[in-house]
Amino acid sequence: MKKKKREEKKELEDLPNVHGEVRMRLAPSPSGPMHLGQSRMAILNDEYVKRYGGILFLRIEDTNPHNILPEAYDMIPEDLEWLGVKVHKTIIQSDRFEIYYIYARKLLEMGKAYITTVPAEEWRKLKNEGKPTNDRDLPPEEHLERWDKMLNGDYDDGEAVYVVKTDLNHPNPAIRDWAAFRIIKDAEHPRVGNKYIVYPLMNFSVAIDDYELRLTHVLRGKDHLNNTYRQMYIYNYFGWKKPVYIHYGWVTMKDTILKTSTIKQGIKEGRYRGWDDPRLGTLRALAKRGIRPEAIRQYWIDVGLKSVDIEFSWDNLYAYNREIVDPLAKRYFFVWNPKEIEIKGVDKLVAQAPYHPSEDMGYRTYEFHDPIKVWVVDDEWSIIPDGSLLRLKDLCNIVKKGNEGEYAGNDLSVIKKGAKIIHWCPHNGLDMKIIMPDGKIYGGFTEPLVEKSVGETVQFERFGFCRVYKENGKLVGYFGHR
RNA sequence: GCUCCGGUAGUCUAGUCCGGCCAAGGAUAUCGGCCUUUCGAGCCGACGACCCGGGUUCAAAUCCCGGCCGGAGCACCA
Repeated sequence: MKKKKREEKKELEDLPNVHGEVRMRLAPSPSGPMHLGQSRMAILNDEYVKRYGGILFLRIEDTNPHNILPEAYDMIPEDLEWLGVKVHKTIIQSDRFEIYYIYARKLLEMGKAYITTVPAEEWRKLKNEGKPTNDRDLPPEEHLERWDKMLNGDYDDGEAVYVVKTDLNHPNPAIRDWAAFRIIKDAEHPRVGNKYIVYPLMNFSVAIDDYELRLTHVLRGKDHLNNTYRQMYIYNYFGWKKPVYIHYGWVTMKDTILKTSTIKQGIKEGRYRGWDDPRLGTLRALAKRGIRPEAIRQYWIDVGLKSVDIEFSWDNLYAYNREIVDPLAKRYFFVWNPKEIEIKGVDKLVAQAPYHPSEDMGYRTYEFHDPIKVWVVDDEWSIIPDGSLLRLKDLCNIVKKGNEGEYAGNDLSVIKKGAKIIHWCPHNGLDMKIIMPDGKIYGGFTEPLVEKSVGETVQFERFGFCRVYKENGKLVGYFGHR
């Protein structure tokens, strides 16, 4: 009840200029699976398309063959599905080269673009000085001829580049004439092979596709602001109606590993267990740790799309996740750094522990017969003074005597009198290790019944929420958060 | 250097467009209390912010000017 109230309260602001349905897009490049940072644009777009109705396109931007992880073509849709993002239509830019070429030719005919054979470095230098290259203002026929030569493969990598004219005196040097097509002969594209040698650059293909898809609204990071300005030249030259652009702020994620090149390298070198290594900021890693997509969604809704730069807060994300997971997670005991103790003075004990303190999930029951041995956490046990009365939660009270506990009844009122409560694990408990987000590993024992919760997120009492797996026949937990 | 964007508590956010109801609301974190056979959840309380300086005004977080600080872009990456 309470939760609902808050979730309803925090909503995204309305999108400006909505007339009927909206058409929006997600435009990831297939360099790896999706990470937390990218989930923001996916969620926000999805939220708006669901709110107003319309179409959400997934446009895979694979126009740089040097930076493609072939598996990512499948991983991205999987990640989106996990996130609960409803994609209506998927397009892949490498299917659309012919479309880009058509517009490229038109622009040349209009005299709004040129092909320069001036080396990159010199071209850049001239641009910064606001000067044209010696071939910029050649007649369109000449440039069309060069274009055909580019397509025919008459130039080698770097020998010619297709540039969109803007304004060489634009006060912002980032906006002046920008490259739109380059020649790549030295790489094979994972989808189209060697079919093309002239590759569009991001600003060109994006502008064309945004128009072709008749987008109404484009959400993108503030880092794309200058790209938006650049793309506007294309829209203006062709007289196209522009979508509404919204640039949201930069998110810094301290201590979070997101860079695909770093991850790829780490996996290769065996430092990471894979794309879902719990130390990573990929969605796969979060899923592994039992972070729910709804928590991620709520987090980004909470943040909204302001243009302020923000710092990502794991605490806030965990809080949303805890809210979702707490009422669902079964409770178990996990004893790390285990120490064996024997309970004396009783020959039969029955532990009946509820799976959940408030939800009705039933009980787990363990029966013990003399000799009764259990595992406790050594660092907890060792700081308890000899002779103290303490309680083994849901089992019994004992008085500590060295490495043994003298049975002291089952009267709960001792807690009120200040007896410390510790948790334990049956002596026939199962080996388990828990992997923390920083890579640390806790080894110990857990209750045999945890096997029934493989695949679920559970709470190890006084330890935290973990998702449980079975790897090579052994229980492994991935720590989510406290 | 040039161009652009932005600055509300530790973090995120509401309010800023259309100045007063904001001596600034919510979440999270932290601390304390209650409750509880978990150091979880719940309940109660505390802590804590309008970048600075001028100006306009009866009145400014909100409008204007200047400064300071932070960020982004200036790739034949996306």
